[in-house]
Amino acid sequence: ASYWAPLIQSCCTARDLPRARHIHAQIMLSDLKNNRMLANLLVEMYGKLGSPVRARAVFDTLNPPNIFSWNILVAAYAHNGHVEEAKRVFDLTPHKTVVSWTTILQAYTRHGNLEQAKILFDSMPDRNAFSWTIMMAAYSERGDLLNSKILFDKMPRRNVVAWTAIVKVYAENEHIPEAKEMYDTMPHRDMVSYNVMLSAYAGTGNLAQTEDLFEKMPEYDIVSFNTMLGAYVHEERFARAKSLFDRMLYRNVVSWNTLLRGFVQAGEIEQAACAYERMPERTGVTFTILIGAYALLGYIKESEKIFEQMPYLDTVSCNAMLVGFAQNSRLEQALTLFHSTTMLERNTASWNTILAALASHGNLEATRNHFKTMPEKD
RNA sequence: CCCAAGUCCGCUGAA
Repeated sequence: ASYWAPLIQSCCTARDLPRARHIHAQIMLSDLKNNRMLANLLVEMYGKLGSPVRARAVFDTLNPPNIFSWNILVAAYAHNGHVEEAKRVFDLTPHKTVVSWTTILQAYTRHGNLEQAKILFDSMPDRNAFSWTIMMAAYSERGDLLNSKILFDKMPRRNVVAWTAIVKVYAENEHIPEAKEMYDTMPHRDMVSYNVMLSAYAGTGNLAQTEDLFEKMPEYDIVSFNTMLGAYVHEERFARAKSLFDRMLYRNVVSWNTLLRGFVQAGEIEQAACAYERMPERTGVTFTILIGAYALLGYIKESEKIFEQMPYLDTVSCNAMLVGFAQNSRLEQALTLFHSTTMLERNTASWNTILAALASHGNLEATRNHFKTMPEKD
């Protein structure tokens, strides 16, 4: 089991579904095929890799599933946006723990509505630090600083995560002085807290202040450097960004994406293309940046080429492609992509993009029809 | 021994 576990985890980080299935098959051939812990890991793995059906199939082989199995299955459905199904499984879960409750709470805050989450939160038999922090973050995301702070004040035993969350809450609602005050007040800080405060400053555009904090930080990790790199890019200090990137001892795909973004913003499209080729790893973000960059310059063919190179499609990249088509007067292609099965999901941004494209094309009737069919409007 | 919370990069729209 200790041999297989890390292999399963690595599939999750690499987003490698084929290898995941291969490992799964290998386990089934071994004498560990009835090992429940490994099965739980497989359920988790399939959930994270976007395959709740396979997650469910593994779950169904368990006799009996334990509480971990149930919780993992709920998370698997929630992670893929199947909140209803997650709730169904949650309701069937015997001997629910506080983890079961926080998992479904998270499902609601992420995909459902906050009202339902609040009802759930209030009716939970137990609440721990996780539950409180999830609710705080949910309010903050909606811009409800007040309720977020009320929860923080009511929270019984605030840990470093809760303190960091409240710093972030103030920061994302543009209350930087209050964020700093909380940061200074918190009884104990860790790597994440430093990075949150750094990111708060980076978002203000005050480079001097950001650099000052960066220099005073007791320790650094790759996120700290990426944040600083992003601050330079954001402020269009491309030379500094490039020089920091070159000096970084460790880089990950976020560092590369940030650099790529820097080249694009600087108008250095060939440098961007060069970085794209040299990157050791790419994510959906990578493709989205380049698709948008080429489209904006009118190189829609290049955008399409990049789009076709994507190993798996995500909604945001598809949206970028939609925008690209729209920008380049290719309404037909935008509509084709939008309605095609290659686009697995459509979010509000997808619908809005098409709506705007139709409207600017002057097609009032089609715009109206599209508007009427939109599942949700903002 | 396996499950849930806070940090860095991407899409539409508002400013």
